[in-house]
Amino acid sequence: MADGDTETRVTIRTVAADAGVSVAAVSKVMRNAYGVSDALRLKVEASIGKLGYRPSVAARGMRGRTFTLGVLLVGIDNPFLPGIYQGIESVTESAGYKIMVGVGAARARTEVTLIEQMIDNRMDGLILVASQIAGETLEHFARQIPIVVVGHHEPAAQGYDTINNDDQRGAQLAVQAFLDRGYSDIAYMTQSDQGDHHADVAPQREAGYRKAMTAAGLADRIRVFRLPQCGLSRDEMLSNVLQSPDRPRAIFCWSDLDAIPLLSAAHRLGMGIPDELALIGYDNSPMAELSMVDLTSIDQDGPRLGKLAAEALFSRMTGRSVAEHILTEPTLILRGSH
Amino acid sequence: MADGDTETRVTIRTVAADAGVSVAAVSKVMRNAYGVSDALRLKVEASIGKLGYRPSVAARGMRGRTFTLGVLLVGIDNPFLPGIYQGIESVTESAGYKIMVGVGAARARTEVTLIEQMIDNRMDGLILVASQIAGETLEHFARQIPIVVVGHHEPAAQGYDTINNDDQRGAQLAVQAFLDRGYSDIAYMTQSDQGDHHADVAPQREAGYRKAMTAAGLADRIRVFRLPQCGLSRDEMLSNVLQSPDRPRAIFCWSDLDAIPLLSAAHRLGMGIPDELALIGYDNSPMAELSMVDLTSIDQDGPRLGKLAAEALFSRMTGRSVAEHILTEPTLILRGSH
DNA sequence: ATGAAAGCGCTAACAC
DNA sequence: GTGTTAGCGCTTTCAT
Repeated sequence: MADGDTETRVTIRTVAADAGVSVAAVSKVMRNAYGVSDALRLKVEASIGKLGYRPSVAARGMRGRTFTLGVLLVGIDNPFLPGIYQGIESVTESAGYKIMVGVGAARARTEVTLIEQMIDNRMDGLILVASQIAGETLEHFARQIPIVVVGHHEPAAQGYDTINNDDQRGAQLAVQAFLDRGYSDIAYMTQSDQGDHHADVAPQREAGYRKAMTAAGLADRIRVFRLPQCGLSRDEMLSNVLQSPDRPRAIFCWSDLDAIPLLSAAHRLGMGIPDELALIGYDNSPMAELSMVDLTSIDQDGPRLGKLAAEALFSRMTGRSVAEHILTEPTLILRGSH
Repeated sequence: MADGDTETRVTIRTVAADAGVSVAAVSKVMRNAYGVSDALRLKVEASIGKLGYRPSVAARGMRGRTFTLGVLLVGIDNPFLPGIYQGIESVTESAGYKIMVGVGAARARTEVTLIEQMIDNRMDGLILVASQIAGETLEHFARQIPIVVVGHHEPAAQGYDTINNDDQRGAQLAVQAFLDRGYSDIAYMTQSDQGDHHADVAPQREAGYRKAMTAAGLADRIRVFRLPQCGLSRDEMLSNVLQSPDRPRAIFCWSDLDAIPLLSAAHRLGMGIPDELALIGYDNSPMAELSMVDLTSIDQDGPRLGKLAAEALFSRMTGRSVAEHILTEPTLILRGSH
């Protein structure tokens, strides 16, 4: 590699020499360990400041903590993620932990590789957001590193914690909102179930939709549309659904991610919202708020989920070994689309 | 920490013992180093497969390469990032390199910490996307680790490479598109210049706007609106701009990130687009394509930028020491907003 | 071609 | 309270 590495790196030994103390003393100061006099601490801190010393995470990882947490995200283009990330960061930052994120691209294989990478980097704990990985695989990894999972329902998991908003409840809120407006012809639109775990949020929302419809005596009106994964034919499929003669009057969409393109398709076809088509989404993403979108949506309070996840991870890292499974309450955000 | 760590970790020594060879032999096989017989290689590979051995990145980092690259992103909610990331990944993945992402949250302090973290993790190289960090600070870090910067103009930088779309050219395209439609009352809307480097993309686009206006003999019609950083008063400011009696008829917006909320404000005020207000954005984000947004925008081909950045990083990592500064050509994507 | 051994920069016993 | 030292899991000379 090319590097004009003139300035040889400052190590714990450089600091020790400069401060005229032992490396152990420096290490103790760095970790706020017990048994250092104020005088020594001051000397060491002065040298650290002067030399701009930073401990090597790699070296640290070989014996103790790295003070680094890994966060695995499904992707980078999901409006549901920023809130969660911010929630996580809000608690990890004040605890002096750094975060490195892995971008999973919604492929289980990639995600597994990234988790291994994080373990191999000796991170202290992992938060997986909307991971596609199967429960048993997670249990396997959880034996090697503390893990908390967000957006993946596995209420019986032993080795790791799960933090979710109550997706079934959210779906119920959406159906109820439609019922309150007098709709009964309510459909559910979800992603294709390619490799779908029941643990994922979309199937959970579907279950909630089915229950709510049944409870309202509308079991025979239940209709589910599944979008193909590939983006190409999605718009086509959306248009087809909207133009079919028996198209539903109201659609509850598993995510704003698909609700908004659906809205766009309706708009293109000249349909009035909500007069000709009513719509409710999920995630209450920033876009839903725009006046030309104005989409009613279920909010799951991402920052809260993130905060709970980080707290769970810390408590697990410091001793707790019995799994925790938290469900938070979603909220309906009323707008003009239904 | 609590861990049911029954299964003690497989190390290079475990593999060596299992294969009946030395640790050095295993290391050589792992790195495809010169001087291993096929027989030995086969034995070692068998053991590696059987035991599921993965080398510790941390330990590797203490002497050689980690095969890990760091990517620093401004945030996670910017529609401009996914394309770039994907472009980077497309070349790093096939080269057998892993990526860890740092999320900068658009704060220079956080970004510096993350870069240090990546260096401390002994990553092999860094790609900084739309970083806020000052050029001299970058030069400092570039002496410690190969760096390529995307979305930050520093054409005279010595120690690191820069990859950008030609932001001035993009602005010119936008102005020209307005001129072609007969507009002359063209304003530029940008973010507040709090801590703004001239190196950032927004000032570059501003410069391009000014040049294009001047070239068109409209120097006296130049008007620049600066949005405050905090989100709270942004909508207010947008409405104010739109309601002022001498509001511009055409606005070129530094990014879709602000162009779309502006569009939303106009929509709320009942303004017709483009009859009462014409708009052009930058980044050609997925939202711009939605039928109810239908925003004309400048495309900078994120995947291409990402690809170029990764290639530059690799070439720098393998010997090149003279800086490379690449400018790509932006494209105008015509839609209905102007 | 293969292996022994010296570190890389830390942490954590354990001596003093 | 402070220093010495044995590793952590690798890579990399240098013998053999």
